[in-house]
Amino acid sequence: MHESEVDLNRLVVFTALVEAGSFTAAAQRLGTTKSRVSQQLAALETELGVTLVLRTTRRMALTSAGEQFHADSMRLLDEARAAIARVGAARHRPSGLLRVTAAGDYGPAVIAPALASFKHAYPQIEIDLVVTDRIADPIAEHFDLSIRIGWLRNSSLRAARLAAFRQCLVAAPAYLSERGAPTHPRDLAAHDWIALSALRSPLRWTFASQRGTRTTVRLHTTLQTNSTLTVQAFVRAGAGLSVLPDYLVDEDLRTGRLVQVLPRHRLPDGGIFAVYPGREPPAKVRAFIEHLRQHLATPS
Amino acid sequence: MHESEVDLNRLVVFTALVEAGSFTAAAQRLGTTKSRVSQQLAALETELGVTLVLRTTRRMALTSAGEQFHADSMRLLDEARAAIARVGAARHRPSGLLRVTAAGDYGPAVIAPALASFKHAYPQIEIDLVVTDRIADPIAEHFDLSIRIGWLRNSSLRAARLAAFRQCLVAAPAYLSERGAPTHPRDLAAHDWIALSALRSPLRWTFASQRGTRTTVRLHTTLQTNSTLTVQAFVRAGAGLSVLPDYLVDEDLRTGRLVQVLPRHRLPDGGIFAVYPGREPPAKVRAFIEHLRQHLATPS
DNA sequence: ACAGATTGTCCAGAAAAATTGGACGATGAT
DNA sequence: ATCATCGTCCAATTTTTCTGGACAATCTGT
Repeated sequence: MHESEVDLNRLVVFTALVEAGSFTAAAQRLGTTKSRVSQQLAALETELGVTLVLRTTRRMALTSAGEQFHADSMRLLDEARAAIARVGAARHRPSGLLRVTAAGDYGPAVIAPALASFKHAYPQIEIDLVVTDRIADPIAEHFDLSIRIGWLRNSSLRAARLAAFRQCLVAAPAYLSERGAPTHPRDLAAHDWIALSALRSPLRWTFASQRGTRTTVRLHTTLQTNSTLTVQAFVRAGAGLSVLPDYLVDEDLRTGRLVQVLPRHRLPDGGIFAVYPGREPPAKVRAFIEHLRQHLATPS
Repeated sequence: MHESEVDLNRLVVFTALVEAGSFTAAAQRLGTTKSRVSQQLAALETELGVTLVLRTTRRMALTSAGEQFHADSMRLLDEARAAIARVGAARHRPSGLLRVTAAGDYGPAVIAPALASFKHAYPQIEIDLVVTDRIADPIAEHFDLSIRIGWLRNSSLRAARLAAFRQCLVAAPAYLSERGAPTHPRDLAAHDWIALSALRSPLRWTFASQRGTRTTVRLHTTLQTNSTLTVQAFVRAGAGLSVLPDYLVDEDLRTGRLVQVLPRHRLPDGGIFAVYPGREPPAKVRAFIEHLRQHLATPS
């Protein structure tokens, strides 16, 4: 003890002593020595400045102060145990509010359905999904989980890798029939490129051939936007070529609304990460990360 | 910590941290180092198995578990402080029930009036005076105070000496005029002695002359009783001589109902003690002892 | 973008506290 | 009276806590 206060841990010994009725019995019940019981009680009495227990070697009785303090101690310890149990429950049973943030494209497309089935599995959980392209500070804004796409920058936050995504060079069939399909990355420079300004370098792309040969091309843009969904809308409308993640274009490719360009070349895969603060996230976070993993692993 | 429980003292640091808003500020407020705050919190989180505070070097925020636990901690500490204050009040302010035991003669004659004026000075105190000649175990029977007359035997109880009393050899005037007044202790053997069987040796008395010469006499008894008041009744009735304490005979001597015998010889003084259990008695006990001292010092 | 200041954490040594086990005096049962 | 049992005390040991500085991460002001 640094402060001149009362050491609350001694209440455990005090109540055990009162209930056991003797120092020896209390020691046995606590699995310790009668020395300790005696000294703990003596220290408590000194700290309180009051005698709690009158004792001879043969008999013991509470003073009236002791009587009162025993009742208070019992109540206090019960409440402490209840508070500890309450807080410990969050460790095992997912509950409470789960605040998630995700980017404007990925949130509605992927996180929303995953959250819907998560809510179905854990009905007592409340969910708040904030869709924003701004990279929020999870601590300042109380986010339990932040879903991030691409490549993480270093930070004190922890991250779990959920899945990878492919980057697909796509165009509308109408565009290709009008402008012709490129057959090599270097052909791209002649095409209309739709740029996503949110990227670090929206106009530099490095393609890898099946043999592993890398080609870096610089594109010139006619259409630029900060929104991935808008890129998609432009591409669908035949305004040009661009790169879009698989989770956005899978359906368009299946239905033929979009066509993959240069299918024999690949772009580097990106990661999908769940970023969370703290070293041991609460059960609700762990459960949702696990749920997301399975959701992403299952082909829709 | 021996038991695998939570160290409740850490709650003080935790609540200070939450209120201060940062580790550095909390350390300052507690008059300690940020190291300690950090380690105490880390230990608390480990013990609880839950993260309470999310922190970067620049910002901190409570988790929902932390939010809840903080509310609980505040309430808990408030209640603990209240309980400590309540119990500490007994140290300074006399209150509650004062249980006193005293012997059958001294209780009514001296303690009762003293308690009456004590009650007047501290009206909120409740009083229970048990008059009995049995030497009670104050712990087993919850006596705060036991007034004992004479000479104490060794015990684990504490004792405060309140006053001394003289032992007076007395007789009724009628007895003396019938049997003659003794002029020296050795004359006593020829007289009728009224014995108090409660004494250790009711028939051996050692007198001291004014010059300091001691004379021990053995008496033979015709009347014996275990009650001092009965001794007094016998003496008043002229049944013989006996020794009685000053507090019983003072009035009789003043009114002439009894007469002091061998006034130039003295018997050893006895003590009047307040015996109480515990090393630091509560305020009510200390206050009454002080009150009794003054009461006894003031000639009635 | 870059230095400077500030934050929380970590670490090892130092300090403080708790614990242990046995001796002791007091107490009650036989 | 003798014996067993009780709570306390004491010193040595063990455990825990605290301290102070180094460190990386982060924000601020330029």
